[in-house]
Amino acid sequence: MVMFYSRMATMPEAPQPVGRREQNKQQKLARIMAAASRLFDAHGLDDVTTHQVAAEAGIGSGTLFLYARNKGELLLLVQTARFRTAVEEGRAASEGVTGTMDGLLAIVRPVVAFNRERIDNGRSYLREMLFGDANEPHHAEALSVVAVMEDAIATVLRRSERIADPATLAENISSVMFVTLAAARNLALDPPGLVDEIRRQIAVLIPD
Amino acid sequence: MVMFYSRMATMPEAPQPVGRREQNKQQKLARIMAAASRLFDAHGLDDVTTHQVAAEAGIGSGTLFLYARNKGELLLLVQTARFRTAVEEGRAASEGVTGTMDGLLAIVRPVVAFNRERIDNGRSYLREMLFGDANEPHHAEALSVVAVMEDAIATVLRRSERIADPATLAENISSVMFVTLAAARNLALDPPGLVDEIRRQIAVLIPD
DNA sequence: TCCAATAACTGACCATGGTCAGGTTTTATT
DNA sequence: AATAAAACCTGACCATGGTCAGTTATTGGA
Repeated sequence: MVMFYSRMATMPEAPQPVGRREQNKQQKLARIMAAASRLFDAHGLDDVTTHQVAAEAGIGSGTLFLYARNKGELLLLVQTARFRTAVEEGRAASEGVTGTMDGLLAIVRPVVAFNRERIDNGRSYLREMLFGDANEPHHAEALSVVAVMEDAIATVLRRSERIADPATLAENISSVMFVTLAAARNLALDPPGLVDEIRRQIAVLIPD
Repeated sequence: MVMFYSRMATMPEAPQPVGRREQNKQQKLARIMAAASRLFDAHGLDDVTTHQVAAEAGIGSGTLFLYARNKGELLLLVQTARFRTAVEEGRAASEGVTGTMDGLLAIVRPVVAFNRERIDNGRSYLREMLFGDANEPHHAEALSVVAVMEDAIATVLRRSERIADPATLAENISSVMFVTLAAARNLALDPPGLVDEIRRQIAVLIPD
């Protein structure tokens, strides 16, 4: 009873055609993201079990895998929002700066900072982007942010009329960033050191 | 008994200061490599268990991990010999060819061919090189082959006096190769297609 | 309001990579 | 040859990521 009224009453809270089912799913997803974020940040991907994440999110251990097909996808789910923020921050900063290299570094800096918030999680994130399953949704979303980053880089490159193919060169610079951040040889570098290393690599690619 | 004679008798077979212990270890290593090679080639890394490899090598399952600290190291152990052969083949071919791009592609082609013998194992190999433990011996050896490859690339680049920093540009090209071979977006490309893709990327880096 | 049909959830269970306490073989010394 | 020390090997065992048959919740229709 009062079914009708209660439906009417809940409607305003959810303007879209959102039933109980959809609501529950969204809440669960939110709890999963919060739990995974907190635990990964606190202890690192490798020291957190999927069962722990499920427990902290208040769901069954199997349910977790309905929201992320595997542990790597879970990391992508959690980190891509921050990656997007970093890219957006870089893109904005690059607009307020003249000079090709300075524009590029404005983009590089926040991305490096994001990736090194926790070096282990950052490298795992790169690993999942490069080697994860491209058919999974969170992987696809991460790649779409990479595309945005490459667009921002290309936009900076287009300011110089001496660069023949900005889009391809942007892919190139993106590759250099990936490998530099992933490479074991750079494990000991701090963010400024990494930015310097990336600068050194791309200095050879752009006219001065 | 006859201990003394049997020692004398086995000495000629092993000219170096090689005791029983060292001999046993070398034989075991050889059996492990043969077993892992065969199984990985036949079924792919993911469909072969470490226990299967140990069984086929005729050793206990724990013994395997005295020769390779984990499954990734085992793959590196097995594949790096082939990688080295590919790089050497490319280096040699690049010497018999004029033109910067042609010289580079002479190196790229056998490396791509090696990496795509089995696409799953090839990508796993790249993954281990980028994200494996740099303190492990097989990982270090793989990286040393990368260094040889970059040297060969730099040697080709040095033929053109218009290239300012061949060594750095070689690192660059190496990064592009890594990412192009790893990227999910290129999964469907066959070796010639991959070489074309790499050519497209590096065309932007070298003077024509 | 009731009833299928469907979607979502659950946790016992499994396969596998990796560990380690205990056992065996080799070496060095006498 | 005997012994102790060192190196090496072994497989039972463990932790964990991931699966799936069975259960519960939601929805739409009558």
